[in-house]
Amino acid sequence: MRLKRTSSTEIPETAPTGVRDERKQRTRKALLDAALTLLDGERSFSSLSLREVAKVAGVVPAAFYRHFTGMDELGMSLVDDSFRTLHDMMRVARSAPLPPSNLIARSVETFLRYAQTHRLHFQFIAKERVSGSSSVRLAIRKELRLWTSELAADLAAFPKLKGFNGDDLRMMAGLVVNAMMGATELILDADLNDAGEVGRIHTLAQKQLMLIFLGAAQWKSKAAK
Amino acid sequence: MRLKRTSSTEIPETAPTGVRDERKQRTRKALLDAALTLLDGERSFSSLSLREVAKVAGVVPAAFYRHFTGMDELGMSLVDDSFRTLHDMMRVARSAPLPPSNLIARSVETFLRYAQTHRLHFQFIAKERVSGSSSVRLAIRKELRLWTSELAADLAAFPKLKGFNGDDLRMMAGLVVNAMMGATELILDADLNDAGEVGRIHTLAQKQLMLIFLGAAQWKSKAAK
DNA sequence: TGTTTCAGTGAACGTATGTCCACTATAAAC
DNA sequence: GTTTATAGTGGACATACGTTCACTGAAACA
Repeated sequence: MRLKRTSSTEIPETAPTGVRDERKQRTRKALLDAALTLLDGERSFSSLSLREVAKVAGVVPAAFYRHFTGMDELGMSLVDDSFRTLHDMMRVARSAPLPPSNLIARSVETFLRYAQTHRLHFQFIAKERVSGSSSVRLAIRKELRLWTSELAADLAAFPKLKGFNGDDLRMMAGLVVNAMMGATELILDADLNDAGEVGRIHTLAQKQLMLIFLGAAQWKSKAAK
Repeated sequence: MRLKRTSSTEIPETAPTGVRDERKQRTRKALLDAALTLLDGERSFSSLSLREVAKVAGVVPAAFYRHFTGMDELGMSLVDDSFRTLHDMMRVARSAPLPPSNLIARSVETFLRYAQTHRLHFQFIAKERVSGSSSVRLAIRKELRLWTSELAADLAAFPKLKGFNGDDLRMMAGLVVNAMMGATELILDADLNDAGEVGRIHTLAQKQLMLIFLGAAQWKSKAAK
């Protein structure tokens, strides 16, 4: 759906997507960025108008329709992009060694720092998870459920969690996800220059995860089925 | 701020608030209810218009201003009402005996059932906590922080949690609040007639709280200060 | 009783919205 | 070099919005 140039025989050497497509993708990104920017601070996605998104993107309202059928479709694209950001983080995290010592503290650190760097995407997820239009909200919930399952699979590798069945792993993963989303919301609202506040949020999240893992170590699954 | 009738000497026997005030309070409530109703399902508060709230309330737009200076003030009233609902629940819960056996399961049961009954208020809190206008969002956060502190105070009474200092109690209470808010969001989205789904959410929340308490029983506060 | 107060009305305003259309300019295809 | 496809323009439209204002009718008051 993206690189369908080069109709038949020849393979272009340097510009696989043509000047035209490149320009198109650029204003498409401008529209997405405009929405994310407007979303920062007070606003919620459902309160954004097509016109103001177009204006911030530096484009006339009618041009919007060359890229999306409406705000809802743009919202779905933001869901895709935001979760790509999140999955990229997870992929990097999984490929890194990360010694067991201080594993929790380091993971929290990594996650929250990433959330700060990709503030707009994480803010979009946090906000629209609960408040957005049906399609956007459901898409986010689906992705979040998926992420929870992946996390559950990661948790299964821990020796201490041997007694857990699938349901209980997901239960625990949900607890972790909730705690991390809560910390993310705090971080997103925090004054980024206030190192003390940021540090306190990090410590809080670390303690919460430790408590969860402490509880998990004591947990006995009731039944395998 | 409510029953300031009966100007000087006489005490009216049957109508303490006059016919007029009663009517006024009725349309005020109609406006609040209209907003809550519109908020159910897709919409977010910031996407509601003054005009449609007035229309659903069965009143002309201009009449809105007899009760609120604008949508923001109405939003603040909704915050007040919603948290009054929540505090009422907590007051009832605290005054009830609730034997230690199955305490967690019973508490979860009570809470989620209450959330279902007062669905619109809980939905408002859950949504606008993260997405609303600055004033509304901050008011909700403040109330939620207060509620977390109250819960922390309640937790301090448990014998198993003797080793906890104030910060750690709030940390644990935050975990509990996050878990319960998460379960609330699931309940609010669930098909209320699907007993299986509702039951699964209850079980999930119960397990999560149990795991938190299990972890707490192992917790050792690092320092009192 | 006559007078005052005020919640709710109906119409008007200027502005912002979503959507459509004929158009222009230019890269791509022939 | 000519033709075709299309991203972006500019203007128009019907509709919805927040806010204002003079008004009405009935409850409250004296």
